[in-house]
Amino acid sequence: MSLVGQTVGMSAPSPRRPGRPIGGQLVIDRDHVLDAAERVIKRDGPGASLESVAVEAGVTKPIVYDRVGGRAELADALAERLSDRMLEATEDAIAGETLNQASLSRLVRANLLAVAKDRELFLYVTGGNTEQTAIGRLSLAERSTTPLAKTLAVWRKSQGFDAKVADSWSFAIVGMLQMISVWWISQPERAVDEVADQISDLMWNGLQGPRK
Amino acid sequence: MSLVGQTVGMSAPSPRRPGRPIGGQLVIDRDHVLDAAERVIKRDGPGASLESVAVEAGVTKPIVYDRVGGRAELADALAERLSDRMLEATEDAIAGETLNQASLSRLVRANLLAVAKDRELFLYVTGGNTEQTAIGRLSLAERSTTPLAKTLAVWRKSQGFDAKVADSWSFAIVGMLQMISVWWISQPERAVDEVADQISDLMWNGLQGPRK
DNA sequence: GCGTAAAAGTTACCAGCAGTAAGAAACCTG
DNA sequence: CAGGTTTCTTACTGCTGGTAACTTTTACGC
Repeated sequence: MSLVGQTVGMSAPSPRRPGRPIGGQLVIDRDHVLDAAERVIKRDGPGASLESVAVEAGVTKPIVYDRVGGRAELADALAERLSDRMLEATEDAIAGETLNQASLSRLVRANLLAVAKDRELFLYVTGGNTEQTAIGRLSLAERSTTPLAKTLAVWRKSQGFDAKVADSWSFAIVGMLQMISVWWISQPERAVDEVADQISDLMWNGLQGPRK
Repeated sequence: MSLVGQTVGMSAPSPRRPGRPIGGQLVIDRDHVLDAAERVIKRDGPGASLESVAVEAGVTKPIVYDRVGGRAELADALAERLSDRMLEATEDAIAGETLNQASLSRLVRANLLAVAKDRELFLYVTGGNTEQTAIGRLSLAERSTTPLAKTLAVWRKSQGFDAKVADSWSFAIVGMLQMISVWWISQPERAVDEVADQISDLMWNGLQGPRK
């Protein structure tokens, strides 16, 4: 007549019984799971397992599969989140203003700081997951390059330059920023402003095309 | 009195019995295993397992561990191979000549072609293996940036420019090349010469620093 | 109201993989 | 020639991604 395992009012993390829950549906939606995934990645680093994500979300694996999908889809969703966040941060940095070296430097700086803020997530997302590799990394990059290419094309035209380079240059710039980010976060002694200035130098002078 | 399992003269891939082989030692050294790993990656794409590498090499897993180590060490060793190969290819492209836009374009072109040649291996190496991520990718990049930074510093000094930027710019350039590579190999319709010209444009004008 | 189908969970399982311990055969040394 | 050392293979553990099977609640038809 013991009540062990009954877990009536217990505060255990997942005291749920099998079967459809009382009330129709759990209050755990896609964003809930993604939030949990971010916390786990921040805690355990990249290589966090789906199982720990499920536990952190207070749920079991099949729910994770139902809400967001498998490992690849999870990476995709997190990539989307991160790139949106970074896009917002960098947009704020050059809001309204015309394109010049100072605004470029602020953009690079904002990028670096945004990466530092979501360090582990950035590494998880850009690190690839040993499958889908090329596609995944590209689709992540594309989310950044697409608006960048548009801006770049407009600006180049407004300056009387050839705008055909917008596509390839956008990928080049995103690659540059990604590599600089992973390099910078691994050596915290380097001042962010110095790096931002140096990189914006390289970019600004490159963007203006042939001096002749 | 059956001889099944005896495998005297059979051509089965691994008809070896347990125990020390007759003759003292197997003729399978580190390079043998790494060659096999490259073949498997080329065939199965990134995400190839250690087990398949062992099978391809005609041995068992513990031999792989003895010759090259675990997954991380394998990735390291392959990264070393690939970056050496690419360094050689790009060095040939600008051999002896002074640094100018044409030689830069050839360098980018050689880089792209080298990546295309070892497509799967490149993706395996740069894709990270969900652990060691940051360190691994950085050490791979460093193998390219170190000589690049040196060249860059010398050249900038010779032109009367500030050489302090050499470190950060080297990583930026390597990142640019990596991203452009993965982008380019995913859309084979784009002509390699066009991309090389565009990227070398961006680089060359950037490298020369402020025009004022 | 009641029985049955659908919905929405959990448990239990499978397959594959990294990494390692234990066992087996050949060589070596006194 | 006997015991120890070397050098393999086999067999195992632990973990993870993914899925099938089972369980409970709700919804609906009559």
